[in-house]
Amino acid sequence: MNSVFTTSAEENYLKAIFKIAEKEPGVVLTNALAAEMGTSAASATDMLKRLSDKQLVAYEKYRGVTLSETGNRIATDLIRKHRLWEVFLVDKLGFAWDEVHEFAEQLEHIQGEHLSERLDEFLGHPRFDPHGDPIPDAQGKWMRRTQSRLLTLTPGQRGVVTGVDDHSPSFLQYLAELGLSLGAELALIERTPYDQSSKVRIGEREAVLSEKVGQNLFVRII
Amino acid sequence: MNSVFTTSAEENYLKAIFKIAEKEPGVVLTNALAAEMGTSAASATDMLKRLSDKQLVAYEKYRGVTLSETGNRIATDLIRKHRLWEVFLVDKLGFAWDEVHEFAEQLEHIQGEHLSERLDEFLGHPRFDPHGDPIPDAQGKWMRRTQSRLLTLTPGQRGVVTGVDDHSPSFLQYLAELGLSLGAELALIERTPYDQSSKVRIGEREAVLSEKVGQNLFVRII
DNA sequence: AAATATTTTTAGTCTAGTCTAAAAATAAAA
DNA sequence: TTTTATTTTTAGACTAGACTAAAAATATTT
Ligand SMILES: [Mn+2]
Ligand SMILES: [Mn+2]
Ligand SMILES: [Mn+2]
Ligand SMILES: [Mn+2]
Repeated sequence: MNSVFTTSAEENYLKAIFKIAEKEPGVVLTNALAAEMGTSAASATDMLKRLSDKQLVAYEKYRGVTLSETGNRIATDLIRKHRLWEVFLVDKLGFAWDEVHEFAEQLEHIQGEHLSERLDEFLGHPRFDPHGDPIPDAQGKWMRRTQSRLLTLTPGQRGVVTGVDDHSPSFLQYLAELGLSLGAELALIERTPYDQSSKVRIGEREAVLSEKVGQNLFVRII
Repeated sequence: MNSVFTTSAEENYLKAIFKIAEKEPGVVLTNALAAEMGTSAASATDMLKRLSDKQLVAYEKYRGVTLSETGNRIATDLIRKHRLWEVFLVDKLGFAWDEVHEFAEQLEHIQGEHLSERLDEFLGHPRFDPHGDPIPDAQGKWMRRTQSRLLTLTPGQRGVVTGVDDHSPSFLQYLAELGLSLGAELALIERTPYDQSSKVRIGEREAVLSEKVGQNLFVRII
């Protein structure tokens, strides 16, 4: 189907470009890409030339880069595989949601026919990964969802945890300790004007969550 | 546990050394290693120096190589992971036994804590892979089994298919078509002295199997 | 024991992917 | 609009892992 051979490094760069453009639509700048990849700007420039030669990106010197149709498809497929593997690791192997990212970062690059289809089927066609992120379908179509940051709730409103905007193990572990896994219900009791912290009820317990948490936690209002 | 960092390439070479020494105990020669890896002898020499620097092999110029304790452990663990993933692909994802090798060749290199333990548990601690090859346990211990080549059976003897000595997709597919999957029963009707071919009964059917098949098919005599 | 054949190593080159330091282009400020 | 700051690219170097061709070591014949 995708006749372009890509190395793991190339795939990771394509995914990084996709993720930056997802948050901040438009062209992606070299420094932003280098930062996302944890490499030097020189290395990013280097890779952009390679990706451009392979027609996976439209790259203009000094101006930035965007994914081509093919590049977009490869990135989408990579994200699909990443998230399917995460579902496997959590649902089938019993890992916690903060333990699976690095594994998936490797597993997403496994090459071969029909693997993602079979995995998808085995997992029961999951539509979201363990962090609440949508899994594009085999055709690369994305599911759109309405979710709100906890910070936007007003006192009295209730919500179901649907996702996170910070995937760091420390944040994920902290949420798990609070009982705030995907699907957990909470109610906003009050918001402190001084520091925007949120006092919430989670089941029987109450907890005070910082502005940072309020910013990084997504809920569906119910 | 294993504090030595190894690249995929290094791991593949270690596994190749292990496999050659398994068939032909003693030191492994450069050319044999290069042949097994499908690389030039120069590349093999190159890698042997690297592995020797890392103390994963005992290498003497012009004399050959053997695995060190650590090298042996890494190779064993790699084979364990390879075979566990093959079980996953066949038992859980529904691939045929001739389709899984290349996937496992990649999956065996996935790095991270507790992955093989969890996978092993999820699969129910399988002791053999889809090709009948034993899966070493988490301590690296091997299970020994008595099996015979079909060629050693005498007319009238019956056997259960337990393994293959040729893992090529074409042989595996041929066996599957014959109904000779793992666990299948057969009975030797007669052996043609002229070309050592075996006339066998497989369930209701009869089939004539070449010497090559007789050589590469393992059975447990019942 | 010499000559010949085979095996293995060395030498030199290549590519992908990284780096640092310097140069060039672009953007912002004076 | 010129100067200064920032961003990006280029230049040059490094490593892992591959190659080919040549040299050296070992094994086999004569
Ligand atoms: Mn990755
Ligand atoms: Mn995720
Ligand atoms: Mn491998
Ligand atoms: Mn196998």
